Amino acid sequence: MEIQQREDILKKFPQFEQPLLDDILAHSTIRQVEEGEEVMRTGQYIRSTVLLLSGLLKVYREDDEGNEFLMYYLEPGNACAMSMMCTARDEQSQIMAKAVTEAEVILIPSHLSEQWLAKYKSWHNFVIASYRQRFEELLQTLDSIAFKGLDERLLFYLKRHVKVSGKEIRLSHQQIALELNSSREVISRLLKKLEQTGAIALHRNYIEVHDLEVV
Amino acid sequence: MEIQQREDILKKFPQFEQPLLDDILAHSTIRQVEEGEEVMRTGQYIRSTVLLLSGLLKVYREDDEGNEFLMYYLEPGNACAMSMMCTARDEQSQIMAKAVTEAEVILIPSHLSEQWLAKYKSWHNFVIASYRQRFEELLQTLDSIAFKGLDERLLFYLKRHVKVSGKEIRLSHQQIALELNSSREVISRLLKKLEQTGAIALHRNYIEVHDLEVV
DNA sequence: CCCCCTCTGTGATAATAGTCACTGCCAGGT
DNA sequence: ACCTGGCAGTGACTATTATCACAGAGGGGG
Repeated sequence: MEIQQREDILKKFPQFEQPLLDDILAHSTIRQVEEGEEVMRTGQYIRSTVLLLSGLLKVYREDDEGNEFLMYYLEPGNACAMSMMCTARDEQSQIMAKAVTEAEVILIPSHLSEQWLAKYKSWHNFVIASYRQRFEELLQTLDSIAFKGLDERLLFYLKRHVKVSGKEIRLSHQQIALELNSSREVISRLLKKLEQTGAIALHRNYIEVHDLEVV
Repeated sequence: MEIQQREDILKKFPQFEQPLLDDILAHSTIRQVEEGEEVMRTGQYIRSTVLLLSGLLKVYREDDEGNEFLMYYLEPGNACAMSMMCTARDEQSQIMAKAVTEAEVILIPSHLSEQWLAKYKSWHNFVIASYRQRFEELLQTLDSIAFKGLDERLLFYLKRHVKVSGKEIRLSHQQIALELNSSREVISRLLKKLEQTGAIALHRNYIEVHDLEVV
């Protein structure tokens, strides 16, 4: 691998120790992923641990009728916790992961990421921290579905989206409805209400967020 | 610890290697938990990994208004994944765990369960397997909330309950409503419908399950 | 045996969310 | 400039779930 890549990785994963970095550079591959491409599919066998170097991935669940709902986003420096848990045996993925933007992922062969747990303290800590972080995010998602109405869930969704990709949300109402497992009309109406409070402004294929906290 | 306990542990955790077993016996404590007692509370600092030796625990989430919903049950031989993830730093619990029946838990000091990851292969595998299993169960719970109506969620709930404690479900409608974050009247009506199909029979404080698959 | 408390059943009504039908609108391609 | 397809707005209606109000049933304690 190139010098440039070493620096890229170091920048996104500053907590990794030097020899681990060398091991990553020596044995893993970097893959370019196009916008909209599926990085992981439900039922797929997992043979690599996935680290995100650049871009944005969304991790979601899909049922048999094609409904989906968003679990959480992965940002550069994050790892797909699911891909780590499946390392031990050849396990199947329980989730879908799709590139929201063009992205670069590091693919580490499962047997190595497994070995490194014992070999590198920083890797071990990273894996545990990833588990925990994802578990927590999942619990938040669960809370919002279990305890909140759709209006609050939409707010939660928008806030999260702002956090990962800024105040200009380039999504159609239909796409938002899909990720919340709701319907377009309902989302449109709720967005309109938000617009009336001044929290957002609506445009075609794009929502401008002003202030979501005031609501 | 007594010889009896060694055998008890061995029976519930047959996958543990001999030296690990010795370490557990030497350094952990066994605690008796009464029915209804809270083993873990949201916000509590976690200093031990919790293994379940006997009895049944329910793990659930609680919001600020006191609503709750069931995440999953823990049976003998299971571990509380949350208590394992929090070992590294002094982290706070994100969940509630309560004894459904009288139970015995093994408490392993966090720093030891942490060390054992590197020291004992069987422990490491157990921890990873626990993470994975709980994550999967959580995803199932999430699916049922996100994609299913209350009728199917109730069925899912009953099936799960049958799996862990048999076909005589000794719960009031109120308790079920609480765990599904619904209301008593609604649950009563849905149960009545199930009774009419012959899937269950209703009694006071107790539901007799005949066949939940036919529905 | 009776009292009382909890559990259960039920109708009426309200609130939330999903569906249907249709309209106008904007943007890109030709 | 015009067509066309996807996007957004809206009213009417339905379905599901929650809430309220109340009545009866059952069981344990005194």
